[in-house]
Amino acid sequence: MSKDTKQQILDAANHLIEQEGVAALTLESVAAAAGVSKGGLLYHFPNKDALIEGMIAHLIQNFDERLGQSADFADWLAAYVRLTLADMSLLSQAQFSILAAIANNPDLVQPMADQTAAWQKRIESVAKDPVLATIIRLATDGLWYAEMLGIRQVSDEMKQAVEKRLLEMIHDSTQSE
Amino acid sequence: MSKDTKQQILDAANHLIEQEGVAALTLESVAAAAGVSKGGLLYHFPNKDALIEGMIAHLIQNFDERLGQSADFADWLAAYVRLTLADMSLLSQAQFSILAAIANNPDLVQPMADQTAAWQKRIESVAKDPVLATIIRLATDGLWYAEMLGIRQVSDEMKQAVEKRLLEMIHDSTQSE
DNA sequence: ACATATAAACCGTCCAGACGGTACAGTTCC
DNA sequence: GGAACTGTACCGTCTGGACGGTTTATATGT
Repeated sequence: MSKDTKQQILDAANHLIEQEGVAALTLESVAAAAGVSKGGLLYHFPNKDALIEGMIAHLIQNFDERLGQSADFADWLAAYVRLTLADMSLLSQAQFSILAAIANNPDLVQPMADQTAAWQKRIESVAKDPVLATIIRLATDGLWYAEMLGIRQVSDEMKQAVEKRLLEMIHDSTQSE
Repeated sequence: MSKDTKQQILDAANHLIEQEGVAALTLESVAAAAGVSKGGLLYHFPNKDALIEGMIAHLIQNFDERLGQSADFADWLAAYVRLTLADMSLLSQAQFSILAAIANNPDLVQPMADQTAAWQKRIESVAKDPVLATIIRLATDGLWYAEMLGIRQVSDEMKQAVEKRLLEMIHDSTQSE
């Protein structure tokens, strides 16, 4: 029961932000959306920061899990691109946790910053062309961030074309020149 | 005085967010930071949304002004890359207005979304290789967004290498193939 | 089999503080 | 004389969090 409830709360919180903005993320509204009392919510997350911390931890864990640990760098980077762009449109919209963190306590983005730094470190130490690989990652993230911030800028067709091209670039950059 | 005061208020608001996070952006604290009374602040911006609207308008105007209107697409895109990456590290940190918008009223990012869409439209209608040009813009934005969100991920050296490479990519992509 | 004990899971209410915004009478500067 | 403020006092609302109480599952002793 506990595990489910916690998950339910995290999901509810994300949906709330997606639909009504981060300003709507109050303990009471989250509790209501999750079908739990405020007291019950605070039982699982002793305060608001803890809730947001949980949201971000869940986001990172979920993504990293699905990303896997392909030994082959090209495979890994390709998975990164695909997953990020897929997350955007359909799957578990846990991305909004970042917004909650920013709005409430900037320190809470640290885990995300650490994770990003770790990915970047891998890129810089393994890629044949670290600069290009970084650019590929940044472009992917750029699209993801914009979407998260509500800045829809690119048509779906262009999005797909960008994804396709990024994957080609990965392929090219790992061929011998 | 009016023009100066307004500018002072906008600057103060941005500095506040940068240093203490968007949660610290209250009318009273902005007024105090700008050396103005709360009444004085509300004289210029009748409510908080208007203040944030002003911040974003200023950000866009400032950037677009400095971007110029180079007829040559390659020059224009290069200027975009340089300006965005320069803005990040030193100049008028007006970027934080986006955070304020997100935290208070998502509708307020609309002007920024419109502006971005306009840039994207230019890219898609003018560039010889629209997909690559879009990728270049997205990578630039990706770095900018991350920095804004407090996700510092790339060393200064890598940042410079990325900028250099992006400019080369622009050059290559506008050469005949 | 059954009472007892105990901790986890959860409910509902209350409150102090903060915030956005109003009102308005005065003041300074062009 | 009006635009550009200052300063103070105030209101209504919302929110995070504290707290005391209640149900439910689980374990234990007999």
